[in-house]
Parts: sequence; C-alpha cells; structure tokens
Amino acid sequence: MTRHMVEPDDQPLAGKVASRIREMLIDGDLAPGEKLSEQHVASLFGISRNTLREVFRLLTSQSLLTHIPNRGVFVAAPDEVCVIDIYRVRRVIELGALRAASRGHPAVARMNTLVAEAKEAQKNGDWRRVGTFNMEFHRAIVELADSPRLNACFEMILAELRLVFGQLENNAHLHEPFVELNASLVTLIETGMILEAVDRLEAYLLQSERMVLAALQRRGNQDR
Amino acid sequence: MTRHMVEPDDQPLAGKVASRIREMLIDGDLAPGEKLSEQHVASLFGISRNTLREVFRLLTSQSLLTHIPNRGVFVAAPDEVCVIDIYRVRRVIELGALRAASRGHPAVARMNTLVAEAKEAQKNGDWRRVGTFNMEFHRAIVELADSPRLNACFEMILAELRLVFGQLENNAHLHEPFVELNASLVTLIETGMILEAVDRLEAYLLQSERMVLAALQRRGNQDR
DNA sequence: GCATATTTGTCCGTATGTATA
DNA sequence: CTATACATACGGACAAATATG
Repeated sequence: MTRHMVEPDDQPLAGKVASRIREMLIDGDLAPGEKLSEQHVASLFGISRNTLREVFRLLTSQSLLTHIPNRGVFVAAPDEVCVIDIYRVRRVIELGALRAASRGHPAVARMNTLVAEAKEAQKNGDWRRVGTFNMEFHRAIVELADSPRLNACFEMILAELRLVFGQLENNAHLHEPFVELNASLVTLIETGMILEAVDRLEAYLLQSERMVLAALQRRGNQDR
Repeated sequence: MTRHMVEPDDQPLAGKVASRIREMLIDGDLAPGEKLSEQHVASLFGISRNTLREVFRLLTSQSLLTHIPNRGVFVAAPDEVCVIDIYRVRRVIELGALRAASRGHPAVARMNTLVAEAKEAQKNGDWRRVGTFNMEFHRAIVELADSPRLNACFEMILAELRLVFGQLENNAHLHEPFVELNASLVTLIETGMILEAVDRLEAYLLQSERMVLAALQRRGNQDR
C-alpha cells in the first residue's frame, strides 16, 4: 500500500535491488570472496528469496558475483590473472572501436566534456570522481564504433574493472596521469590522426594495466 | 527417487532447460517475436514458474529472448539492423584476436581439424554441419587471443548469429564459399602472415555480412 | 470507455538434496 | 557421523498491469 505510492516502481524490483548491490560492489562495501546468503540478503533488502535469486542471476551474468552450484553466490574476487585478461579485452575492444571511429562523432564532444570535468575534479582533489570520469571517457571511446552490442560487451568488462578498483585503496596516482593522456587522445581524434591515437591508447592501456597490477599486488602483500 | 538415479543431475535444472530452449531457438523451431507464456512453457517442460523465470533470465541475458516488463518474454527477432551490428562486433573481436595471435597456438590445430571436417560435411551435402563447423572455426579464431572474457563476449554474439541463421531457410550457398576461405586463413596464420590473414578475414566478414543481409531480406519479402 | 479475464510480478511455505562444522 | 545450515525446486496465493470483449 505504501511502496507503489512512494515510487513509480518503473523497473522490476529485481532490477532496482541489483543496481543497489552493484553500487555496493563497486564502492568496495562488500569484501571479495564474501558469501552472500540468500536468507540474509533477502531479509536485508526486504525482498523474497525468489526475487533475490533473480537479482543474483543478473549480477552473476555480469561477472560481479560468482555462482557455485549448491554452494551459493560469492562476491567476485578478481585476481591478477583476471586483471590481465580484462586489459587484454580492453585492448581489443577499445582499439578496435577507435579504428572504426568516424570524425565528428557526437561521442567526441562528450569526451571533451569529460576531460574538462576530470580536470575540475582533479583540482578539487576528488580522485573518486576523476576515476569515474575516466571510466566514462573510455566508454565514450567504445561508443565511437556506434555498436550497441560492443557497448554492452564493454560495459561488462568495465563493471568488473570497477570491482577491482573498489577493492583497491583509493590511490590518487592510479587516475592522475590519465587526465592529460585523455586530453591528448581527444586532440588526436579531432584532427583525424586515428592511427596515432590508436598507438597512444595502446601504450596508455599497457601503462594502466601495470599500475593496477602493482596496486593489486600491494594489497595482496598487505593481507598476509 | 527416480531422477537422481537416471542422471547425475550435475547442472541446475534451470541451466538444462535453458540449453534445451536454446537448441530450439537456433534450430528455428520457435518463430521470431513469438510470445512465450510462463504458464504454457512451464507446463510444457514440467517445471515450476519460478524455475522457468530463472531460465528466461539466462536466455534474455544472452539476447536470445526479449523481456518486456509486465508483458512477458518473446523470441528475439533480429532484423537487418541487428545483423549489421553483429558483424560490426565480429570485425572488432575477430580481427583484434587475430592481431593478438601467437604462432603455434593450440587453437590453430583445431582450426585445421575443423576445416577438414567441414570439407567432409561439404562432400556429403550436409550444409547444417558445414555451418556448425564454420561457427566453431570462428570461435577458434577468437581463442587465439587466450582471453576467457573475450571468448564469452564472442559467444554471446555468436548465439545471436545462430538465431539469425535459424530463421533463414537453409541455403547451401550461405556456407559453401567459406570452407575454402577458412583453409586459406589457416595457411596464412601457420606461416606467420598475420597481417595478410587480418586483411583476408576482414574481406571475408564483409562478404558474409552482405550474404546474410540479402538472405534476411529475401525472407522479409517472402512474408508479405 | 468500461468491465472482465488473463498474465506477470512478487511473496510465502515447504520439501529435498547437498555441503560444511 | 550426525547435525545444521543452505541452495534448489515446487506449488499456492494475491496484487498490479495488461489484454480482451
């Protein structure tokens, strides 16, 4: 009697709860490898187990949760191997999308805006926002290919990457060097120097991969 | 008391039913756009509605079914726009994987086997099998990149493509020219001529796209 | 435009098999 | 080895949304 008055309940309940849990995951609120009991989580969100199972299906299909038959679901715990794989896919998708880019694509305008916003956040020392804008920037790169399915594939990879970042202590230097690199990338794309942009993006991704791997290993050593 | 004696029941029930429906979809047994009633399908497979909903979640996440809130699920009906998008992604992923290929990769051996099997099926006029081996061949190309996540992305695209083929009348010429092209591709890869292989694969995919689009339009004109 | 029938979305209770303490 | 906890799957129920006449 109360719920449908408060909100239009546009999306199915399962989708909304999935979004909330997804937020918690990329914020690092849930420990990697942690077991999510159906009963516990269902009562936590005030939904039934049947509905929660639909939520779990959604999130496991996005590789944010891991499902083990007859054992339950666990928070995904991406390790070094996963990060290497994630960046392998990033190189294929982002470089491929950039190669297929056409000049004057609307996404280029968004990239400019995102660079400006990232610089603003950088000035304020808000590294969390810098990281978010950076993610958006790379999503814009993939949008250059004008392919909804490629966007969807990349979205999955990006969600997992955000999970990795959520598990890292928020080190400023993880995002800092890439604000300028993004700016130079936009310039290259705007002037039609696509091949040079591809080369720079490839080097960019290799550098980012090394830094994330290093941060991940620091976390690993810290634990024991 | 009986079921667990007959089969190990290894996979969850939902997964097994999903596989069966997936088979029906790629075999063209279900009309595109057809509505799948929960009650009807549940009783058809002898499972409960709750379990069937999990099945639907699985298949919609693979773009084989379309879910419309409060309306139900429908068999996906890929049109020309979808095919164009699918091939856009194929070019990015397959070409990207091929560029990242290393000589002597185990997948190359599988590609040789698949070419031989395709030729055998071609001799027997079994075009259905030729098509299956062709799909496997392209999956092997993506495996060259050694990336589980890239394989998963491609698997989704391939499932949708199979859905398209299932909706087409089984024209032999849709697969016939590609047996030889696959053979030449393996040769190029084995001799380390990756760049040439990339170029040929790109032309290959453009040709395949045109043929599928033409066949799809023939179907569309036939209907009205 | 309205009243009715059908279907989805969600919840509950429960039985059964499985993994872990 | 037993016991407990939990995932899997079932069936029934009801409100809300949709479709139908």
